Amino acid sequence: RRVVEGEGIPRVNPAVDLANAVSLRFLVPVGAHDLDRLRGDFQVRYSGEDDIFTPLGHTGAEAVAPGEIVFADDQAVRTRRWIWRLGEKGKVTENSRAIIFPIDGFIGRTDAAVRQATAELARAVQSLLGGTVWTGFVDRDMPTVDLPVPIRLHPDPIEAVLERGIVEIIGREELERRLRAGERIRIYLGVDPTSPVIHLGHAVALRKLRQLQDLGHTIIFLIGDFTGRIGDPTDKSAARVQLTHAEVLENARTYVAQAARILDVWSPTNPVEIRYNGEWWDKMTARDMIELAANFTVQQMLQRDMFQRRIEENRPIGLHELLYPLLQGYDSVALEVDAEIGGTDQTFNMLVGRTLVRLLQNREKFVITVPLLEGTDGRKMSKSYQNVIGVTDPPFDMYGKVMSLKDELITRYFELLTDVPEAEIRQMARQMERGEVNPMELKKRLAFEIVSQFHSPEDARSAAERFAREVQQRELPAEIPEVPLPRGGDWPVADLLVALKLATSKSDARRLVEQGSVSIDGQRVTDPRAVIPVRPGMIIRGRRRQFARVALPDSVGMR
RNA sequence: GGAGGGGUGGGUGAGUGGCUAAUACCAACAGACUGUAAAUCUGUCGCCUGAAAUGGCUUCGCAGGUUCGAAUCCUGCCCCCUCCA
Repeated sequence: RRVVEGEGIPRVNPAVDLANAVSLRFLVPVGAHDLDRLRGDFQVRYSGEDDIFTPLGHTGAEAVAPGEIVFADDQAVRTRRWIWRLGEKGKVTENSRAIIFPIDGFIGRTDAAVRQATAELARAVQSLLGGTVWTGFVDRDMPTVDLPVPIRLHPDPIEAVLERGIVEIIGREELERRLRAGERIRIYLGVDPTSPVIHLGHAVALRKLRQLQDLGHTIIFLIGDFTGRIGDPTDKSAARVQLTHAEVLENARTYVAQAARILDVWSPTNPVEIRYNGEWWDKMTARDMIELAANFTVQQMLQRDMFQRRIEENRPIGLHELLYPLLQGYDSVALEVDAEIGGTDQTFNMLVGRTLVRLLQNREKFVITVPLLEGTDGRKMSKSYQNVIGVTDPPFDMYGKVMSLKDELITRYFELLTDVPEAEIRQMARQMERGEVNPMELKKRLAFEIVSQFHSPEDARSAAERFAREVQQRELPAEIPEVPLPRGGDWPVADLLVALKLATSKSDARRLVEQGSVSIDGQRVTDPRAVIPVRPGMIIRGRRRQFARVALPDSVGMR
């Protein structure tokens, strides 16, 4: 189009120029994508509901209408409207080393041109750029082609930091430039101590921080003891109940220890800075707050999509909630950081911080967003769904919870929570798709990797063994807690279960018996009226995997 | 200041005089099955009794009242929300 309109084509870099030249000569569209920055397979498909796209030269993603023909990798759409609208993510630069040039056409119309263009481009890349070339051809009858593309198992560490498990980096180019220049940056993660556990969802960002820490950057772990008392409105249908300072501090107490499972908190050379935002907020006056608030308009704050939703649904927005992004944003100023990392749900708050840093300190703050990890059942990880895996969960629990993961989440967990190379993860996905592997086996590996990371490989091994034995083979657990009874003799089952704390009430106990869950020394008890002659050492099962061994006081000495 | 809406079991949320210990969904629990603590199916899901149909007690913001009988009606109180100004 530009050529027809006489604008000529801009020179970009040798690879792109070459693609453009070939495109013009054969009158077929030719694209170019940086393979090292793609995730998974490169494919042509129709767009779906959830697709997003970041146009070339933009930083923000836009939604893609479903049903468009797009090029995409496993993560996001790379080009829209065939290849006419190029994406930012996989764009080719002078640094690109592995490039895929998609050339498209219509069978019977331009397929000959496509083949000619392919040959010409291959020749040019080889002779002019000195590259190695593989070509492939796909159409309806041959929908996939495997190219022997060499995959770099260990891309350079900076790229790994900036690519794997990242949704978006605002200010990416500048950040990358600074990192490559060897600058040491200050980056923080803020957590609100509204719950006593740090879970695998937090771990995604923490792992990213750990990578940066290992590269020598300064990591700040910010505990929002002040903001936690106010309550982030994020994605809460109703305004969150405010916690008392005591509750918040109680939760915060163990946070550092929990974060230490991932970060090298007390590193002798590069320790993590632990901060509390009460440090500055407790000292702020009403005047300070109002001056700060004057930097934004109500309309700007209401931009937040969650507020929009509440307005639409006629649900309340607390004034304090409106102010919340400001509080969180100011943390960036107080900490004098270069960057912040957080889940996508924090994007708005982090951007407010970016604005404040620019306004008050005239610097650029980079914002890195990471995906929100789903809980074991595929829904948002949240206490109320009981689908949370805590970083300090005991090895066996952690292992078991990972095993209860929905199959679709396996690769995502591998990607975000392990160091298993992406090529391998891709292969797993392919194997599962083709039914070549039982997802359970992959999950075992995942569980092993995760437990190893948060505990130790030894713990992981014993958890794996125990899981196979107790859960899969349904054998008795190795350790059964001994529960003392006040007396021996005959006990009605229901009373016995309650006394052993295997049931919460007699009704509960009766139910368990009726439902066939209760057994004594391996003998199932089905009659809720049964009377049990109790002997010490008896093993009673209340509910699945919940056992008690009877102990009696010596004086009673039953036999 | 004005008008209106609402507080129900772990959560969401129905129920406006007896059929309601209270629909439904989620969560939870058990069983079957399985590839796992997945999925699916079935059952359970206030407490105490009874072999069982059943019975008793406690529960629908709080406190009183009306009634043979109240989550449902009345009075007072507490709390929450929306809209208009």
